[in-house]
Amino acid sequence: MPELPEVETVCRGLALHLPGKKIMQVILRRKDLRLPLPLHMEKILKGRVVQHISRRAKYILLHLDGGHVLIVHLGMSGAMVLKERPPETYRTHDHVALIFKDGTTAIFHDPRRFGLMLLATEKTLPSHKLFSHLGPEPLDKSWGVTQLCAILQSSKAPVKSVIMDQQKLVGVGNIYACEALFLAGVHPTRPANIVTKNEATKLAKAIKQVLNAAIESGGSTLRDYVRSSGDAGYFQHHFKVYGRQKLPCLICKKTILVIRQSGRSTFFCAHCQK
DNA sequence: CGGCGGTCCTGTCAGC
DNA sequence: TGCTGACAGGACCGCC
Repeated sequence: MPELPEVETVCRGLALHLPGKKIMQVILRRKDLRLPLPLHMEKILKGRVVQHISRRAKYILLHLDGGHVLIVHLGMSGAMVLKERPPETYRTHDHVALIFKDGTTAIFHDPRRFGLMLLATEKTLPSHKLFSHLGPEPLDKSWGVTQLCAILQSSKAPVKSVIMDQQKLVGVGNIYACEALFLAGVHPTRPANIVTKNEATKLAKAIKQVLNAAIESGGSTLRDYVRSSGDAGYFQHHFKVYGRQKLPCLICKKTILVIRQSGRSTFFCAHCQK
């Protein structure tokens, strides 16, 4: 899926076009996403005006008038693409379309249906089941080495699993976990609680750096991720370890390895990461 | 309780 | 060419 940078890129695209626009029509082509679409979603959304767009973790939030919030998660394969006009025909896996008064159409497309769309209100959002357990945002000014040290010390799990744990720290998925650990020179299988202060300092910096760089590049496009414009992101060209198994490390030239950790592929350089 | 593995679903690609 | 199995950016749930 889209990790934090991809979701942030989508939000920025939506924020450019949707605020102030009124939803005139809601097309539900398929309701069984990861969770079923809310009952009466159509009725609640129709006539609402988009106030602003925000992001929390990997969730896109469309803030509507009347205090309603449309929550969108892209899962592994989801996209929110904007069109200037409603399309003549929809593609397979275009599950929901929001048609605005000026014709602008936002299409939620998600082949694997791991994504979701839910409704909440500004009041209920913080205590919403999906949101109440989320950890801090790594790009917040208030997040840094102190916060990272605290979560690392509290767990013996592999450091990679810990930085991917959305309860401890949001937004870091498989790609950016691999990349950040490489940048910091930390071996992904190290028990989190034996990572030193010095290494944690590098890792906190690496996490911010790689997420910010990816946002700058419009995210990473591997298979089906696209920005709201429909364009691909470019950060995949900057990967230093992700997907580079058997290729030489860009720093030391030794071979990049791939292992499985909790069912996910981990790419790393055994020489540069200790 | 923490941590891991299985699971949801479809598409794609490598290998036979 | 065609089939089969493995794997893919996430995250919930249940089991140990």
